Amino acid sequence: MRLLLVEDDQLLAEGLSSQLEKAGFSVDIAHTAKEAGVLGEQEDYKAGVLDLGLPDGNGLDVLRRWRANKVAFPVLILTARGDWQDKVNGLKAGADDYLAKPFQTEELIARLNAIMRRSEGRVHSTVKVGRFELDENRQCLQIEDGTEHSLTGTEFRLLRCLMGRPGHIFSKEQLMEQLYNLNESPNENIIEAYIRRLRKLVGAETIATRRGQGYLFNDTV
Amino acid sequence: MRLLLVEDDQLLAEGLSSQLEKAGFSVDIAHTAKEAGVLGEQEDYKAGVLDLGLPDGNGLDVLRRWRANKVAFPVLILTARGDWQDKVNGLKAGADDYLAKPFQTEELIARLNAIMRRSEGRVHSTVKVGRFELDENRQCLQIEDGTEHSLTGTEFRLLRCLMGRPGHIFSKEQLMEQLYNLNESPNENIIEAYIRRLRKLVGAETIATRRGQGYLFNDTV
DNA sequence: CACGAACCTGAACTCTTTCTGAAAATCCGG
DNA sequence: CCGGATTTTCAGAAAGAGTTCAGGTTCGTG
Repeated sequence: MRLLLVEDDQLLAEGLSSQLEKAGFSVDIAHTAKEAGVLGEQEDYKAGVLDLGLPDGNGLDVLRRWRANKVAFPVLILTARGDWQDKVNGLKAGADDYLAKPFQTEELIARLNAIMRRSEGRVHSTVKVGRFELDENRQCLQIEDGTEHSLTGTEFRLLRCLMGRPGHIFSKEQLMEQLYNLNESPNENIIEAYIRRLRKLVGAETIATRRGQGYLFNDTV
Repeated sequence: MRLLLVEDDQLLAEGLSSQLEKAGFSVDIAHTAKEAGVLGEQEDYKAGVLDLGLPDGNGLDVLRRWRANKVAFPVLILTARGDWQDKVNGLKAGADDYLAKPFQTEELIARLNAIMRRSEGRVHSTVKVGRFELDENRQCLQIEDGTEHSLTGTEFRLLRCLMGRPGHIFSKEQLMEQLYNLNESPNENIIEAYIRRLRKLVGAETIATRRGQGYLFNDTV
């Protein structure tokens, strides 16, 4: 269970780290905001502990940067005692819980476990191909230019199929199988009709036709 | 706001249940450890109240079984007065809070709200989304233009559900589960009817329909 | 180059889901 | 038991998604 601890105080960091390791975490320590930003984005952590008082920048900026860059693991922030404003700002910036210093390590561990449990239930599952990102929870398509389109059920299922394996050619028969069960068997033209609708969203060049073979989602665009 | 009450004493269970329902919860009752284990794993509760003295097994075993099976909702345990050991064991087994019998129902409700807030990572007893602020204590909705509307019980529970996770699509079935317990099962059209009422308050564009998928509270307004 | 097959296109049609207003039923305090 | 508030049901209207159709276009092959 990998965990990132962001804490500038060397002594406190190592003390906490060893206790967290006893509790079954493997802990990486970041001592500066810069380090924290990079590590959080590059490594695959299951949770983060973030002290807001950092020498080279506000911890909240780290958190905001993470969230802006789709870093999704749950984060618990450590605030100075009674610093109400920090808590509120922290939660607004995307923190999952907070703990006021000083605290018992047991409580920290309990809360970490809690936010990890919770976050497992709501991982943001998206499929990203080129400029396009398909959000499976919200059934919508985000494009790099900032636009977002919500999809109908069939549009979504078809697009997920194509984007799930970019560059792979799917025959119309295969796509029919993915979209319909054995009882339903609409006209095969239905695939052409939906391909057309999708092309209106993503651009004609993004979904290529291989005459006689099928369709593919272009990953080189 | 769906809740599981585990209590073997029929009379106490029903008394508590009716008071909790007045406070805006929809309550399922489990009278035995076995029942509790099954319900907790199968249904989607927002919190649980667990009496430790059960006829067919220790309540703590129920809790441990839940936690072992990734049941994540916060649980408050009811212990006999002064039974210190139970409290400690309960918290170790994954409980989020405890309350010694006898207790005031108000206190139970307050603590339930607290552990639910905590489990969602919230500090305030209000939920604020865009121009809207939902006050959980007063069951009313404040809008940025200064107006304030008091909500009926069902209106409030539905709106809290939607505003608790802005941008997330809730299917009608999910909303039904949150608003009603296993005994009640009104016509599904009831959700449409209440959505309509809420829209008259917050404006039609604030609650979006995703045809065939569900409804969502728009956070981008 | 001519032909057929495969594919594209826009609009029309059907069917399901949702919206809507009002009426009926229920709950609750007095 | 009554009256107001709230919850629930109902049925017709409206909107939207899914599907089909009738041409038009492109491509590959003989």
